Amino acid sequence: MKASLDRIDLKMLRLLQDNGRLTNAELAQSVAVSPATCHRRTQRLFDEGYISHVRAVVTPQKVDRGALVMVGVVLDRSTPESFAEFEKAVAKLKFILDCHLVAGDFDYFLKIRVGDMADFNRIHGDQLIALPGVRQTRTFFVMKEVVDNAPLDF
Amino acid sequence: MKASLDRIDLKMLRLLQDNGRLTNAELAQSVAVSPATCHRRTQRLFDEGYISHVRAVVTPQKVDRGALVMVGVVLDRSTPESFAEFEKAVAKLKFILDCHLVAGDFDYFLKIRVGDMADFNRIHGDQLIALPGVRQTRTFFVMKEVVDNAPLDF
DNA sequence: TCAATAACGGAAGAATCTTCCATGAAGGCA
DNA sequence: TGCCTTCATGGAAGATTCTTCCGTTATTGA
Repeated sequence: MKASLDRIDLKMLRLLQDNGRLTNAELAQSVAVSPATCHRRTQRLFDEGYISHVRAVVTPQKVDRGALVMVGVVLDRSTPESFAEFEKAVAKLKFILDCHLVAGDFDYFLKIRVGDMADFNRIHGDQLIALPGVRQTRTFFVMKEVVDNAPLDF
Repeated sequence: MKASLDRIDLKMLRLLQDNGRLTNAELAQSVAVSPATCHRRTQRLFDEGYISHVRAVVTPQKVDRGALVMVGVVLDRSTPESFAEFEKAVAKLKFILDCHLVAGDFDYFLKIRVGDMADFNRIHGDQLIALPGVRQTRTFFVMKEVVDNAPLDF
């Protein structure tokens, strides 16, 4: 699965992860191949799914999404139907950045971005506890973002 | 802070968040301004920090980082020095994608990517519980990634 | 050793970037 | 109102880059 990536591919992935705006010419020079070869390799990294997409990272504070909250969720029943219904509803809530089914004291962990605490409290009452099958939630307000969405180390 | 973004800027931000590889010409056409104006506006979005960076999103499974784990951490002491020391050490561990100081039953929440469970168990024993000031950790293995790092909704 | 396959770099037309400049709109002030 | 300053816009053009074709080189396997 990943044996098809040589040193050059890996270096390209790391460089593009750090700076997705690198031009093909710059990238080619950085990994010491011709622009033509670099172009071909980059195309392959996209075509074969090594790079799923390229995203401009918007600064949350600049668009009034400066508050981060982690929420643990416990459902009423642990049936596949209950899980499916919950997940389907979660996908529609755009303020939920992460939603993961976990093993442990919670069923799901959510990572949520909103404008401020007041925003969250309203959303919590209106939309979170209203999600299908939710028995209880536990909220962890983030007081300091030490590391957020660090690049993948590989 | 954000009042200086008009409709066009917001649309550009959303388009670039969805596809950071959009050419200036394409972006210009999508928001119905000239390439020159679009170029200037894009530059401003970067210069003034609305876009912090552009990242190629690497598929974790393709580079042997298919296992996701959430970890709650409790420190021995809740002193500023203890927090600072912990955070400094965390920043050096590249497999930690998120590290957030939270209010609640834990001091910190970590989001970690590794190859598999065996990988995590080794890392947990070697590096996590060895972090300065750690009293206890609670591990939540992610069994299903429902939503991971969704784009910001604004 | 030799053939077959795959990957490479050079080259060139097409497209894009980037900047300069002139034009037109918006806001402040007498 | 009339004028001036300030600012954002689009056209234009040289420089750069992209993208693909093609001949050559390296690697693999019999």
